[in-house]
Amino acid sequence: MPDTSPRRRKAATIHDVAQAASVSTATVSKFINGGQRFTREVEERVTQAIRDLGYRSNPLARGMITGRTGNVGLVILDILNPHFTSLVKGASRVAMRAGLNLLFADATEGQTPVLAMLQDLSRRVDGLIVSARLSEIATDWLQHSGVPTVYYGGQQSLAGGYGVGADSKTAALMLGRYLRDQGHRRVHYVGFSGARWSADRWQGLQQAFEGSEAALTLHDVAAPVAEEGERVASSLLLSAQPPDVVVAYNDLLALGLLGQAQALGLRVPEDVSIAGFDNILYGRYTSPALTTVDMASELTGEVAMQRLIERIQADPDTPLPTGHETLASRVIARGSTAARRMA
Amino acid sequence: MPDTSPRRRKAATIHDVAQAASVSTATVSKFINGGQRFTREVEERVTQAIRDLGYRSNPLARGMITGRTGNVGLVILDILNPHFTSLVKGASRVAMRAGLNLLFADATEGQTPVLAMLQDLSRRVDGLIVSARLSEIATDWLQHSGVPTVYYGGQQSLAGGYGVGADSKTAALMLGRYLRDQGHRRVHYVGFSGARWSADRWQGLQQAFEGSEAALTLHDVAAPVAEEGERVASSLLLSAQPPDVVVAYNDLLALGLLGQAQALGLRVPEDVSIAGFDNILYGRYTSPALTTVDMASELTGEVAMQRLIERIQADPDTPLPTGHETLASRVIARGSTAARRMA
DNA sequence: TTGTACGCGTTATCAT
DNA sequence: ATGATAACGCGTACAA
Repeated sequence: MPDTSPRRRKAATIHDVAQAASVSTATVSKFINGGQRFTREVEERVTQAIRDLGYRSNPLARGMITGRTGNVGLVILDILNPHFTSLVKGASRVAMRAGLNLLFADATEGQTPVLAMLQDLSRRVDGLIVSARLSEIATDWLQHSGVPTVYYGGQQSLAGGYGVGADSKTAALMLGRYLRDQGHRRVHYVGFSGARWSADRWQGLQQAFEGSEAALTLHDVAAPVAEEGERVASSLLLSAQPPDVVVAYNDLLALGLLGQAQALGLRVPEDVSIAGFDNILYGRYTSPALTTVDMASELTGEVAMQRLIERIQADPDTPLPTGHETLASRVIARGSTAARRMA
Repeated sequence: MPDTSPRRRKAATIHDVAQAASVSTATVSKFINGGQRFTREVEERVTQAIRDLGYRSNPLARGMITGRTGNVGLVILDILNPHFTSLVKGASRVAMRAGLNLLFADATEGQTPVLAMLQDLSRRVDGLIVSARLSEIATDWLQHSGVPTVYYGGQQSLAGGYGVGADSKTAALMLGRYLRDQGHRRVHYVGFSGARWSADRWQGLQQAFEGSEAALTLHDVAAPVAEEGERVASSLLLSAQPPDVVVAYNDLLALGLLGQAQALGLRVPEDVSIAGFDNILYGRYTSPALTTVDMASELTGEVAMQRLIERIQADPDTPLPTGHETLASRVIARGSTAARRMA
């Protein structure tokens, strides 16, 4: 079947419109950008010409002179993780409402060094939303470049930067208290040291059990994904001193742990309780459903984008706010955790 | 804490480089674009100047003259659906490898009419990957505009377009045969008429059960999401003639059905079998795990992006291939479906 | 091998 | 109220 589709037609330019309406390009430009009003006569002719020619201004040409691309960049660590997916959703919604396009980059593929990716991206966008988990050379360059940037995740504010996200230590503290009240005493935490705030969650847990007789044990995995949860499950669950609750760095790990625990013949939560962080949608559909902590994934994306837009539109002479905006998290208690007899 | 970060510095231009290296801008341009070779002397000076000034060419200015933006657009219906998330992952990987940036748009937010979104997007990209599920006015405009486009999903080739994806009817036929062999006789299909190929899946199911005594029933939901699965579960499962297997249009619906079935006190698969389409990751972590059909989500994204790149780079004088590229699907049999006694 | 000069489509400045 | 024209930063004929 031969191709009959038209080649990309060279779009009408502002010049074409001006000519068709018998006015100057300046007039058309001003009319479009809404600065001024004109004679009824002129307005009608221009409107007509624009409609006839299907004119839309060239974003590149416009960007060259205005210095605005109309794009914002969003760098995600792993789009397959529902936590980040939700973040994208929130950010996307706000961007769209503001008439901004979303330039999406998945940093999972270590192909390109992140720094090079950021440098490339930064020329194509008005601002950037990136993970607070980026390498220091990357964040340093971002600061130095002066590109409007908002960080999501980790709550320690980078010098001169602005961050948005739920607080990991608080979240872990709340989860820890809940588990402590349930009578858990042998607590294992499966951390992911690749994320700085895994340590915060570990601290929060420890703090929650302070003064109790609980024994806390720390593990570490290579990646915050379900497969890793499955991989470490047996060594963790079948040890001499098995945990009565396993807290995972995130829900994906918890999902893997839960599945493998059951595959190993353990009953959840009777034999072992399991909990995670992020409140991903799919934690509701396991049985038992997964206890987790909602980390405001989607809201993080929304707020980050709002703040970025504010920074982009900010008066160049007034200083930009610095620091971290902490969003509320909350424990979602479900069936994967249950009370223990007090020993 | 006051802001100490630098304002966005005006990046070095090719002019600055030329001046610093005591050559002309043309020399720098040719050097960068690799067309020619120069005197050792000149090459060194230029390289040095580029390094010193941290020069990177302005994509907008370059785009104006080359007609290439270096961006590709990807329009997704609902990024929260893991099927589409995987597609994005695949497309993103290929784009990144090709040095292209991904302009992502979530069409869920019906805020902007899709057509306007496409028109806007099309000026910012070299090509577009969109759902075959778009409205006709949208696809018509795309054809007419001549923007290189690849469709994902539905297998009916749009006139003059190019599509990529697994075949729904074949997939449903395979699943249907598997279920028929298991002895299922009261088959309910929970469709989503919003997607054209939901009908294909229904047809495939029907074909699989042709000549059997099975009774097939068709349902419809308003959206292909888990909540809808939960919503319709009771009326479907507690009817006078309850199904012995429920096939859902996709895994999200199946997940909702599965969860609600169990909440209603039904045992899966003993009382009712449940299956879906897409093979989303989280179907593995329910119990029982979800039977599904792998629809090559990630591969769809990869191939679609490859084909788009080919179309973008194609010689303007040779006709572009038209039609549909069908990817292999396969049944993933898991615990949510089990054999029935032959009646 | 290297440089000059024009044009890409737009907005902004300055006249009129 | 409207128009002429200079940027914006780059690639590329064409000239040298």
